[in-house]
Amino acid sequence: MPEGHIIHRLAGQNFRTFGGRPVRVSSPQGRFADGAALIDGRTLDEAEAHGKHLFLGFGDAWLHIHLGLYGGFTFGAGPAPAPVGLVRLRLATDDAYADLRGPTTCELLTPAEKDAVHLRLGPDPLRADADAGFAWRRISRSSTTVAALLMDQKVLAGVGNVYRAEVLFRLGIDPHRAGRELTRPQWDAIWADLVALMHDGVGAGRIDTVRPEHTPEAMGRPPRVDDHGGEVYVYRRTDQPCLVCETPVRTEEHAARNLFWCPSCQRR
DNA sequence: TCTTTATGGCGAT
DNA sequence: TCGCCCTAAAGAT
Repeated sequence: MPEGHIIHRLAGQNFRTFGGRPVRVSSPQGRFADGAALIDGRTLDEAEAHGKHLFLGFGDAWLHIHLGLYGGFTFGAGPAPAPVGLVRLRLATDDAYADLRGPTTCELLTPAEKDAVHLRLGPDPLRADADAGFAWRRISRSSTTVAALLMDQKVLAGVGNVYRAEVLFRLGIDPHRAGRELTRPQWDAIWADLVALMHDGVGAGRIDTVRPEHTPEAMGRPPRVDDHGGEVYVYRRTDQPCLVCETPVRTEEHAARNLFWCPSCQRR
């Protein structure tokens, strides 16, 4: 379930649950046993997200977590129960615990190594220190498609397949257009929309992009059912009618990821 | 009880 | 561009 909004939400959840207190750190599955032992019992004093990367600060050691495609956290109250499934990392106090399963990265970094991660990431619409101009300079010079550029974490950090599809729909931009074919006002609108949508996503814990006038209720349609839970225009709506113009939503594989768009609403 | 799928990203070719 | 890594749940058989 992880695009950037989820990671920022997790930074907050972890800090609210464990911040300022000594935390028992373990790896029931064993694959992170050595790292867990190094920080076991230390106090969590910072939690931060940059794009899809989560950083939990334990003194001079940073726990760096990336959920990949299907990693996830489970939080619970009370003493931690026997682990279910492959729990790579468990954080626990006497009254709360968090289990991490399936991450692509779970490692300890020095401050310098953490800095290096930040340096290879583009601006994150959810961070106050984000420099949108950095992304624009890359995009406006590129012959790569806008679809691929928005997913490139070196260009822009935190946007995933859902936000990419949805923001391009909302602004009527054909995903196949080259970055250099975008206008500055279009880029400014993309950035502004991402900032707003992703902040909403942090609060809601899901991705909702459909404007009030196009919700199923407003359109007299049956409510949409999808695993990811949010209300969206095109993501995973292949062959279903566009919520605005009724044209069937199209999909194709694009740079090894599924791309969704409305061929009528999104023009070059 | 299989096979497939997923909101990601890396390194090799 | 391909193969591969991580895990669980849903879908097919």
